[in-house]
Amino acid sequence: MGGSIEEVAALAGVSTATVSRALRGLPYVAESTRRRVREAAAQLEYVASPQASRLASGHTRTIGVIADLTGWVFLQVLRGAEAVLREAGLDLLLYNPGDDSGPFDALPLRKRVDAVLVPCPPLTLMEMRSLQALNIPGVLVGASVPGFPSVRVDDVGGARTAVQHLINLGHRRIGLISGEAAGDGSDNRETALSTASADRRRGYREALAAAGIECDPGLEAVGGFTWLGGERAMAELLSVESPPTAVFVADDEMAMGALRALRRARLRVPEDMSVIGFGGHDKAEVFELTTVVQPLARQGKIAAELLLSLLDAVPDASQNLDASEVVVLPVSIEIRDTTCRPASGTT
Amino acid sequence: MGGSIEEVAALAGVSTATVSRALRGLPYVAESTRRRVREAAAQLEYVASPQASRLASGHTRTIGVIADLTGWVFLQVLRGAEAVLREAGLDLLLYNPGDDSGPFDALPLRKRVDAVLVPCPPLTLMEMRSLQALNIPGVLVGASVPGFPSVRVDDVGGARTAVQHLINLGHRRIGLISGEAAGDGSDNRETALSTASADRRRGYREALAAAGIECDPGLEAVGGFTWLGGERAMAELLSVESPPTAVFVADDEMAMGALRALRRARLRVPEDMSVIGFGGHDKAEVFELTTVVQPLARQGKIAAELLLSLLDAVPDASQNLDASEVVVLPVSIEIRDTTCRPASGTT
DNA sequence: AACGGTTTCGTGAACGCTTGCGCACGTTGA
DNA sequence: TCAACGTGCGCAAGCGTTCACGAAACCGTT
Repeated sequence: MGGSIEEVAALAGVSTATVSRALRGLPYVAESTRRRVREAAAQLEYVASPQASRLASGHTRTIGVIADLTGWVFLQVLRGAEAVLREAGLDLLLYNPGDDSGPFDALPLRKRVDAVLVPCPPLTLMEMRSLQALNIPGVLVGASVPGFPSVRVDDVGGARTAVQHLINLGHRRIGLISGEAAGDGSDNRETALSTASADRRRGYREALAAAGIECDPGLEAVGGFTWLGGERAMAELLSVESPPTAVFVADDEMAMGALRALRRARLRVPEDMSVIGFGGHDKAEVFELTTVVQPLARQGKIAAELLLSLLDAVPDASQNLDASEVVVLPVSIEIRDTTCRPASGTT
Repeated sequence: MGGSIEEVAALAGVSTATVSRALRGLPYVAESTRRRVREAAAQLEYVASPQASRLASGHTRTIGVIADLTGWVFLQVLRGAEAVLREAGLDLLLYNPGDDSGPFDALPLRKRVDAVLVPCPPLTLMEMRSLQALNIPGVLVGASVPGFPSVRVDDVGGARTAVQHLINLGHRRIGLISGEAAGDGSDNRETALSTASADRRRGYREALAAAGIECDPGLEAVGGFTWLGGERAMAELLSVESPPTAVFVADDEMAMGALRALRRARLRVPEDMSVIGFGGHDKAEVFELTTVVQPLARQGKIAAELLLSLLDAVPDASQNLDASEVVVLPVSIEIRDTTCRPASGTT
């Protein structure tokens, strides 16, 4: 069962070298020979042993996906990437740094993958550095680290248009529920390196500033990118002396929590409170959530294509594809039913 | 960089064979030698080339995960499995039969994985057969096919208790939103082989029967396991001459859609309509959805352990672990705020 | 002091591919 | 007619492990 290359060679009446060349589409093989080899291979249901060819050739034809298996975003990105990588005949090896304690040992990656794809980086900057030290090409999705090519969306711009939308509706007191607290940027060692949280906050502030609205720190809460956190943050925002009439929630998942908090507080959405999310979560529509949608699968696709070109690149030769290439995709706003003009006049 | 076994051997002053034995924890190597080898390996940051050892040993130490990358359930199962498989030092290779058209070519699996894990089988029975023909051990999650060990939950029992809960509350007219239409079972070739839909329907009917309630075909709708389908199905149920006072929705995702339909119809939940779901979706709580929760990650974990024991098993020797072992896990019901007694008296 | 049994380790042959090199053909142009 | 060249193919040396085998060293007995 599953004959080796020698059997195919025998059946086709050629050497194993020719079989190898013929099957891989290399040049210098007569078309007639190639056909014979193909037929022999098909007849024997021959599949080359990946281990053997990897050992012989030196490439693994495998790309590692380093991702936190929780999380919905990652899956979307992966789907986009999977299609193009499989098309290219590459295998996808899964790594989940999440559960193991300890600082993610990058060593096992070596000799195992040709490159890595890191969606929604679950790693700390430090871990990225050790990854980089391995000299494995890799591309990031959803964050940018110097030294790595990456693809992400325009978080700042997206946040800005989201808030702008609220402003256009007539809101003046606009709250923010962000992912992480505004870091001081000092602790590279520990913080995850996604800039999404900071960027979206920046977009929020920029939009306010552009509209001449002073930003009120009391209107900013942190939700940790979970719906539970979003719920708490919303509750927090409701408890201030003069609550906002609208909130920009930096993540759809948190927005769902926010909606829950509002429902529990017996507030109507959008009449009493407008809510706009960010992320393009596929459940957003269930909530009628107005949101900023980011093309997740497309990011994965582009990242995969970047990866492919990295692999083709002559190692250690500077290419037209710079190692620090950063693709920034635009986002679009999807208006549904959680946003409307404020009830009374502006504050 | 990343020396080969020979360098380690040289540094430790032993042969490569000894290095191999020492590093893999095989017996018949002196403790002092083992230590020396370990140190040498650590010093050189040596990692064995998986390709080479796979080629030499004949096992890939890799298990393939065949899954449709859409879908949330799969991810949960995968998380459970990932932990134990990585613990055992196995690699996870991802296969997504979804996007490629064509009937899922199982051939590339051969020589590539030692076993496969198939959560929420995205394959048709026919494809499972061709998989089986490859003689690759595999375990299923969420469905049972003769010839494969599998782990799943007690769908029938879960559905029964769900409906029983509604009955206990006093409901008599209880609707059903199921995943797929009741098949006639004739078309093995095309249908996905998850029995979840049929089993949950059966549980529903059994519960009704046990309570002496005649089941009304007009109260059963199909939602295709998507929230959109669930919404449509709910709308359908609302439009019958005498709508139910409660529905059992065979999947949380569909239940979310059902809730949306009810909201749009300006019906209050649970006052006007009780809704109970199935699945234990992590967003269920956001909706306050009463639901039957299944231990997804645990299923993955158990499946992985099953896989491990399959791998240890002497090939072609009948083990105490029968190839047709089926683990059925119990489910629990999580009561939240989408169920209550019917508004008026029973119909 | 010789002996069976165990432990410890090295030797060399796989494992199934890829690839550099070289030989044997046509073709072509001078 | 002959060199020069491009094409098509086989030979054999790897790639970095694992694994039978067998040899040596060591144990306690007789």
